[in-house]
Amino acid sequence: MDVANVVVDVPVAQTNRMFDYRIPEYLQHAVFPGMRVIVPFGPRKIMGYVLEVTDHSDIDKLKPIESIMDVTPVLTKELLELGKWVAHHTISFYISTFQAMLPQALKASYEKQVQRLNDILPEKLEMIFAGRDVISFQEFEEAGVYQALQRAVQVGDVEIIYQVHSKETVKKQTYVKPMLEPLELEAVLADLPQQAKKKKAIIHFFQQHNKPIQKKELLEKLHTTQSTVKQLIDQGILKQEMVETYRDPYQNENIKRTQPLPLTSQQQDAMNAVVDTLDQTKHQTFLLHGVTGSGKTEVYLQAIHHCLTKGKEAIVLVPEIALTPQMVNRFKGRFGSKVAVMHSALSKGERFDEWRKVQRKEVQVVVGARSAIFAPFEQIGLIIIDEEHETSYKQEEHPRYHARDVAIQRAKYHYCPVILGSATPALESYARAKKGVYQLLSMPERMNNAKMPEVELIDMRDELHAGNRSMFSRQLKEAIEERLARKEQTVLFLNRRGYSTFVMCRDCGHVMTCPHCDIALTYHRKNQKLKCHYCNYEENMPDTCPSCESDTIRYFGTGTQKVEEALQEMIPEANIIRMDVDTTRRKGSHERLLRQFGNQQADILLGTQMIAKGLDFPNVTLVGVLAADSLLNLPDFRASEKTFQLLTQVSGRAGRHQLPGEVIIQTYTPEHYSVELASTYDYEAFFEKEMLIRKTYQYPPYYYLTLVTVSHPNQIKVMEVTKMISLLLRKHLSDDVRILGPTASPVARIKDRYRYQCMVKYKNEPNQREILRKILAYFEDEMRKDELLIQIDLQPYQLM
DNA sequence: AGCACGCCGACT
DNA sequence: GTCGGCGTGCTC
Repeated sequence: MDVANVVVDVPVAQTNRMFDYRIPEYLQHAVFPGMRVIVPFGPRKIMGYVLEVTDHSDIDKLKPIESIMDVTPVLTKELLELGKWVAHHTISFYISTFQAMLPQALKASYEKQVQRLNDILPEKLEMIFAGRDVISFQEFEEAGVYQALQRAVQVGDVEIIYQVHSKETVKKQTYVKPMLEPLELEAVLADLPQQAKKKKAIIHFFQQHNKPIQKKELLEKLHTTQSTVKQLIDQGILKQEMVETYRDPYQNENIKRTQPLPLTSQQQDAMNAVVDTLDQTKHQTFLLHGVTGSGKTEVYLQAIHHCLTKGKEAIVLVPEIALTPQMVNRFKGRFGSKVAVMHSALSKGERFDEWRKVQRKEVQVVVGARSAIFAPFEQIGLIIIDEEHETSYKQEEHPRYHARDVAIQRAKYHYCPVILGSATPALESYARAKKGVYQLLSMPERMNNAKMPEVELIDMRDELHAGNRSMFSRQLKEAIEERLARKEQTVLFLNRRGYSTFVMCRDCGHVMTCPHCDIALTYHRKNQKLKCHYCNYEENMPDTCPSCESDTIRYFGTGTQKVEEALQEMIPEANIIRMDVDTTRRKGSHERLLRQFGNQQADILLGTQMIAKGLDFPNVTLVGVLAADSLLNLPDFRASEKTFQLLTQVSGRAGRHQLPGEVIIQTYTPEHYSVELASTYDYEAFFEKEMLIRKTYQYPPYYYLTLVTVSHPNQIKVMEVTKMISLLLRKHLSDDVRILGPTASPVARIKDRYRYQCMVKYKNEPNQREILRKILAYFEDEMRKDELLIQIDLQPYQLM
């Protein structure tokens, strides 16, 4: 067993396979599948993952593994298999997939250096080395002595070496502990001169607590300094040691422990179904369709509890945006230190530490965003995906996986249940539940006998006719004022997606667009600049129209900032908290703003998507949606579904406790079925209606989609390649497929690259991936040399 | 990807 | 003659 099959860290098609390496004598029985190793690859050294250890290879001369980067594998056998599966299903490289399954900190970084081999070097080189033995290659590049270097390498004066590092670091803290027994300490105490007050205090302390304490803590407790402690260490009375610790982002929070709540009968029914499956150790996917406020989370918590009592582990996925402290606390409150939390707001080091807790089996529950589905548990008993309809479960870069698919794949391996929870399930999921692929669990009632809040639709066209040109309808204004008078709170929701503050000339209609992308520039009020959201291009707000030189150039659209100002002007006495990307950028500000609102330091919470989910404030009795239809005009076949889901979610923020809630939705299209049916909370009717439309227009869940996007700086080239791809697809796929395109992408140019796409609609094309792979291979040379980019997204969510 | 190798035109 | 430009092909 001295051969290792390794996937190397070179993400291109040519190297997307295993390379064999010899395991040197000294590493025998130390190399295992799932470990990172450093291997020679051509003239350099790179990182790779060991997939298998075998005893033979078809290759004659194997190079040996240079060294191992891990003592224990970072990927389990299951995760290695899963990685291969994901790579295959998303048409990605193995290496990219394995990287995506692990925390960023485990990625390798590379450094190229020049090492001196001779005491005397040519003068030119000696100057650069300046007495050092090893220097970075970059310094030579900057000095521009390439030839001299090459000669030196040939002569053997210097050598080019390749360093591979892992970025992970382990945080260590300094601890201090006594070296002597309590009795001996007593003797030391007696010997100390009277004025050594601090030393005495320290020794006294250790007589009482005969165990290590963090140095920082000791210093603070006894109001003393480093030097005093150091003297005691030097005298051999105390000892200093470094102890590995976790970076714990929640360490300063006092989370109250909670107990299981009594379940309603519908909760109990859902629980039982899951628990039965769990007890039988079999796989089943459940779709938990529960209205907002029906207590889905309590079902999760108790199902997890049951899972833990069976000695198994649980993964809970939550959309990134809903991973608020409120949410985290519910899990930490119930399961305490058994929980690890993984999301993007953590630093790299924090995320690595949370991952390590899982790897070391120090926790049994992971709560996290999409990538937490790859948590390295080995005894999974339950996987939960909350708000399963959320689009953030689909990764929009390679590997373009959907966490739901990965979850089900893992659950099949572990013979365990998956719960997909939502008040507004994705059409795909609900259709599967109806077909019996998933088991449907319904919770149509709210807890505490709370009623769903009344929803009033306001036709903003009527407002305009009545002479109200503001962004607030008369009804909404009145309702807000009522809440102020009653000391109740309001949540105002502005959907900014599909709505931006663009700049247009009122005279000639000229719209300011990005010179590098086919998209309107967005006006940023705080620095008076126009910015491109795709390439970060920036320019000053012009005084006159660049096209007709009229000075009537203005910005249009509604930003949260603008809404806040208008709102403040309309109701000067209101205290408003605004939550958007700008006000929550700083770490912890998200949390602070919510706490302020929860403590009733404000009357109105105004925000974007980030306030649509998971918020639960008893005093909120009014929810206002400023523009319900802003999503509807997007070129996206899911626009209606997204609108329905969003309106339902937002409405669910009101009246969750004793006080009854009210929802006011402002819209220009009150007759649209997604708006209308959201106002009556009729998911079933919406589902039926939308399914009919999907069937007619041949969209999911009736058809699967594949989106191929081609981009290149030359428009002709893009069109040609896309045309060719669509012809190839048409030729090699079955006659049942529909191929749309080539067409220009919705954003036809980004960063000076033209974008064309074609879309495949199909029901069953087992050969499709193989054909796509061949098409990619065909264009591979051009993709490498000629700036051509072909992206393939199976079951895309983002059609842009 | 990143590197060597090799072939060609433009120079000290 | 030699330097360096880029196209080609390989990496266990």
